[in-house]
Amino acid sequence: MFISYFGPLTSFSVNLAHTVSLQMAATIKDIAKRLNISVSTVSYALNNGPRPVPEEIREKVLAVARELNYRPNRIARSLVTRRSHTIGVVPTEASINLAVTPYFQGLLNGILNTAEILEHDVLIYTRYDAERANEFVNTLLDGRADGLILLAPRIDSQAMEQLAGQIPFVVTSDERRNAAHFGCDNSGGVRQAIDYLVQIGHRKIGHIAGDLRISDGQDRLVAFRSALAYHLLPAVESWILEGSFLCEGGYTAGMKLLKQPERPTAVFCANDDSALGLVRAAWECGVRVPQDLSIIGFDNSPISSAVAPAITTIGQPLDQIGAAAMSAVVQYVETQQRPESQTFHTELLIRASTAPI
Amino acid sequence: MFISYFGPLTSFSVNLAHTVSLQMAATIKDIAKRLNISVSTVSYALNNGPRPVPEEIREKVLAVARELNYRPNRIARSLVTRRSHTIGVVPTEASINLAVTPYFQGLLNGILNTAEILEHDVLIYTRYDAERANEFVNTLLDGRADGLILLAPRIDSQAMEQLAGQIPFVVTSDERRNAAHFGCDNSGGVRQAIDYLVQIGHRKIGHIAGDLRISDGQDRLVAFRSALAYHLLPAVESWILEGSFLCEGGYTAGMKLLKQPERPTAVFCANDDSALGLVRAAWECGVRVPQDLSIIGFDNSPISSAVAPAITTIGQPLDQIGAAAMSAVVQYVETQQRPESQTFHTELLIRASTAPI
DNA sequence: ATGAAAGCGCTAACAT
DNA sequence: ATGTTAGCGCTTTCAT
Repeated sequence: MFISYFGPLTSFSVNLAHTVSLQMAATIKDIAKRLNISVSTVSYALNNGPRPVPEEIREKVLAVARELNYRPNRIARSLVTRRSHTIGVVPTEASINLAVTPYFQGLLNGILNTAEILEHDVLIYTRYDAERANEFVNTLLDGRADGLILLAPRIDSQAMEQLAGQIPFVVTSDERRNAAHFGCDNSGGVRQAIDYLVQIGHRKIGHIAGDLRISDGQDRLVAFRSALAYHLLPAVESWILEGSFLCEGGYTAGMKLLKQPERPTAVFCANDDSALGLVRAAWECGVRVPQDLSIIGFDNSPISSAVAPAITTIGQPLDQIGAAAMSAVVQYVETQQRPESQTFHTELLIRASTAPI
Repeated sequence: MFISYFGPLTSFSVNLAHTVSLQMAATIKDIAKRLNISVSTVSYALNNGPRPVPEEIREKVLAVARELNYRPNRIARSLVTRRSHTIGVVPTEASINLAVTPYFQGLLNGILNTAEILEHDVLIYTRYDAERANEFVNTLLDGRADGLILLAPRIDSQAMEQLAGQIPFVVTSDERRNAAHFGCDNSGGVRQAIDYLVQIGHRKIGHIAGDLRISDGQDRLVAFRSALAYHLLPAVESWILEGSFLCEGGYTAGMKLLKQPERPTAVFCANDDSALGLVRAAWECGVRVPQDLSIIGFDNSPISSAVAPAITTIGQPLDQIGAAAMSAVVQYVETQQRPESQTFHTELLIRASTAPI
């Protein structure tokens, strides 16, 4: 169907079935011309201030705007005001399949919920390339976002030094940075896990770590060792394996772990996806969960409570963390005051993947 | 251990140590001044064209840019070029907790993967307000995005008529629109489900529909009726209930369904989350799945294969659909040619929630 | 080859 | 009260 358009200015319709002609959009200049008033009056009328405009004129402006199908160009406005009402979200790295990880999903959910309340939109950056880090930083500073949320940046990332002083930003998880950070109490959470395992009789405890280039991976590993030490338990190095925070990593590490002559009776996994992978490895090795092996995860991802056996886990409130990070960065943009960091409590959720020995 | 928690960010300590002064960013003008050349030369040097610049000068420009910590302002560039290299993603409505729905997650994953390859970023719009639809359309047209992907728009949404001819866009799921659409073959998928149920002996089949304001909800309901008719089976109206595509909706509808004196032996749910809700309702009513009730879902969400019993479902390749939509809209932006719609095949995945009667 | 200048659409300071 | 105009930082045409 051909929709004819009687808009302002040049409308060029080369209408070959599916060839779409984008119309020249009306601007405040067009409105001003039409009413024989100045652009500033139009601007003030449209924005309802800060300069007062007689109601009569204002109404006329609105009417003509409507008639001309006027749409304010926020790009032009941003160039002047230096505000885009957009917050950028920067994933760890442009990991493929980012959006299927529970960590990202949980944070993004909180971020979006809060963005809506705060009347902001959310720009998700892709294209991270460690070899062209400077270009990536350029992208982050190109004016599209007023502030940034860096999701669990890699420990070796230099981006933040370059970002410092250039744009308000906060980070999730990583508390090593000289920036406001939002995450859970990793060491407290890991202690909850190990305390529980010890309490139900486990003495031989292994760990499938996360990606150790990310602070959560490091922190949980360090906390794991501390927790064992606290209970005067030895850390058996062959029972401590690096995973990837992904199911595959948990599976691969799990196969290595379970093929050893002597096995732990319980394994703390750096997150639930790793735990899922370990469950699969256990299944393939004929190791029963939880009778032969207790498994505990981290995150309380939706799937952790759905699987059979349901995974005992350390819950962290990802959506609250995302929401807090979003509120904070918007505050930061508006006040230019760096917000306080926030650390959230974890909770032990005992389910079916762990049992007394 | 002491866990610090600083509550919601209502108040700010004015901590001078944390007061950040954003530096005035360098512009091409600064570079030009410094080298006593014109801004156009700087621009051409930086962009490596289209006008040739002697290598010697180019290097000087790059050196000064580096020295001044120059960051190109894409907002300014966009104002001229009318390209932001950003694609907007428009959720059905600014549903709270959007990011936890498998449909959104699956599509977004494909969208982000493809955005990275195509060197675009993704802007997620929030703030949909049906009562201020015009303002919302303004936002979509404010210049930040070159093109839009509308995720399963509500049937009654007027936004697309307003968007037509103003910006390249594609939609997911909804094939009623005068726009390129990307989705799965709903009627084929539903037929697979019903054919299978009939094949294993079911004759009394109910349906928990999705949100009927969304095309997938409508289409699957219509397809359900057709499929029953094809098999000369009656559609029992009290066994057809509206859900919401959410677990809660499936649960609520399920409770209503299961409390009826006569029950179906099998239920086709509009998506997996609904099916999950129905499973819970069945559990609470003492109805065994699949012995007393067969349940089949739609989507093949990650959780559908993880739960016990694993949900038999009709799989649709959400990430492929998202990827296709992303490719298409970028192509649309670049060529101004409306891309072709694509409909993806579904697949029947037989799992543990269905059994022969 | 390279500089000057005209915008892109808007806001807001400056004039009247 | 309202109009004029100078930018915001950039691209690109037009002049030289």
